[in-house]
Amino acid sequence: MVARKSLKGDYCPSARALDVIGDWWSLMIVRDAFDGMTRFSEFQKSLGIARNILAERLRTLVERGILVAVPTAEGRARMEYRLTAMGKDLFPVMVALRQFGERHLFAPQEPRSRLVDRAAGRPLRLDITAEDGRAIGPDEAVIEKVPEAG
Amino acid sequence: MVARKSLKGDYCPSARALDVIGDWWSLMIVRDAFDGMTRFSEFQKSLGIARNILAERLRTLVERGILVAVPTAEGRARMEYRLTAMGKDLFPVMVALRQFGERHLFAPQEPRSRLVDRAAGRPLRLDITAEDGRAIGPDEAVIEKVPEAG
DNA sequence: TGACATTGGTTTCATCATAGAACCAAAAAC
DNA sequence: GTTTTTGGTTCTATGATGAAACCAATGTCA
Repeated sequence: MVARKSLKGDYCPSARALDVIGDWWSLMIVRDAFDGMTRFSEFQKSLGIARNILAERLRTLVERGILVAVPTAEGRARMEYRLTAMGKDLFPVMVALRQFGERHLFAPQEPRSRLVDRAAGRPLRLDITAEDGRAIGPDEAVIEKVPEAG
Repeated sequence: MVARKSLKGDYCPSARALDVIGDWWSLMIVRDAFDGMTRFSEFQKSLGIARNILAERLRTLVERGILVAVPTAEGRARMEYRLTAMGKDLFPVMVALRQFGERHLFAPQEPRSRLVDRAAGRPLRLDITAEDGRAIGPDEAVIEKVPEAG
């Protein structure tokens, strides 16, 4: 078997998430969708992705419930691709990636974009906390096997 | 040019982040590293990845500053791969992916693992907030071009 | 000391996925 | 009614991947 390995059977939630949106283009498409893009040509122009690959990615993102394809009013052949509720739940993933990128992948003086609170125009915070509100870093976190609910 | 497109030049921080850790295996390796794995054979066994690909991925993760390769005490040829500070900053990305996976990619009765607070043994929370503490969803967030400093 | 297994890879090769370009149909613009 | 734009599909060459074989350096055991 030479096919790309699937992580679908894996019991790690991150692995399954990556199986759904973990290829080179899917998350970029989702990013653009968060940014308001809906049309094939918008994605294509924004990403510079090959059109056959874009078509394929849009198809699988729809299949997997991240996007919906709605026929536009204009002609029934045209489609608009919009984030589903499930797709919008990828927001924290996008924010986490952005924060990492902003922190480590830009030179100090380099122009950049950032995600801000629409109301205040101020950068967002992303916090991982325990139930009591303490901030939790990698060393305070443990992966725990949840026993099967009977 | 047929080479896989690089997003390095892109001014979106998420794009750059994906350029560094956005392929099928890198984030899984990082996940295992968060889980305490350090050895080639541990990663290989855990992921079922082809060894040449694992070797290549470890090399580039080291190159990019996500992992460090430290020779083990035993023999100088053996390496231990550990997360750098930069690598540890991927923690929120991992948590966000896990949360998405837990929420959408498991059947209700299915056995699973989850990330908990080591002290309390309780699931973690991931919050995106404005500076004043309000929770921010995708619709309250805007991408803003930061004008060049200087 | 010698035989065998284990670790940590590298090399080779067949196949799959991707990029790029050409092509095409339907609608829209003129 | 001709041209342009949109939204793709098809085709082909090349890069990336998975599997397996190979190898060197240690470690294990008798």
